[in-house]
Amino acid sequence: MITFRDKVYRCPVELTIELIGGKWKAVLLWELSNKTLRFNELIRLFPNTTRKMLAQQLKEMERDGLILRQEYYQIPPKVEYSLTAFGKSFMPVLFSMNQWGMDYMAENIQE
Amino acid sequence: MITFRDKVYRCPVELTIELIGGKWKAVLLWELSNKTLRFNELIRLFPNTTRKMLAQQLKEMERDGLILRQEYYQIPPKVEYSLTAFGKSFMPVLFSMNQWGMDYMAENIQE
DNA sequence: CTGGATCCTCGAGGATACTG
DNA sequence: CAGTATCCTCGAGGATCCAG
Repeated sequence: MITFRDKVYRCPVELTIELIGGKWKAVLLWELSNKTLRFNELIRLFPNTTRKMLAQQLKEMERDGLILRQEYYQIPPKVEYSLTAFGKSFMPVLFSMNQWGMDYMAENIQE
Repeated sequence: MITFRDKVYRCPVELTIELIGGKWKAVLLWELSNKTLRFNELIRLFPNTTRKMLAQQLKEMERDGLILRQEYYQIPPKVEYSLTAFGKSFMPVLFSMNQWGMDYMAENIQE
């Protein structure tokens, strides 16, 4: 049992799930893994989600120190999203999650 | 874009999150990582959840091939849950998620 | 272009009681 | 002991419109 920010966790895994388990967060990290993207580019990458949801999840991930939001004060506005050093530190985990997901599909392709 | 079981995934990570992203799934895997547990033992380990939810998540994980449900036909009933080989193959990922969660806490302990 | 504000849906998750 | 059956809550996620 660990207490962190007034919340009790059974193990650090629970916290990790909370940080990256949101509906689009892991995939957002995936898309940002090797590039910087603007808000509208992300919108186009996720045609099945809404601006609100994307903005919300990006905001949470920024608050949690996973991504960096860089705003250019110009007209028209321009905002770029990229990974922080800590966000990048999640990449190995993400890659192993990716590999495991691929293994799962490979093993269950015939069903 | 990958289609698997009539659902479209952006990347295998999305599938992985679906398989282990449920509220208790990752922690269930964690608890079962090195031991076999009976239903009531799991109930006692999760005082903040209900039989229904635990049974539901266990059922899904059994369906997804992550855990093994072994029923002993006796009175009183006895059911043991353990990890399948495929469930065990997720352990390295889980450990890295655990380590990363610990790192996160360590870096943010002063806030 | 990058969001915020508002209102709404819907299903994950919970409370409680019952059963083989 | 190991669950189901029912009913219900509540908030994540969505639709839509507005704003700097």
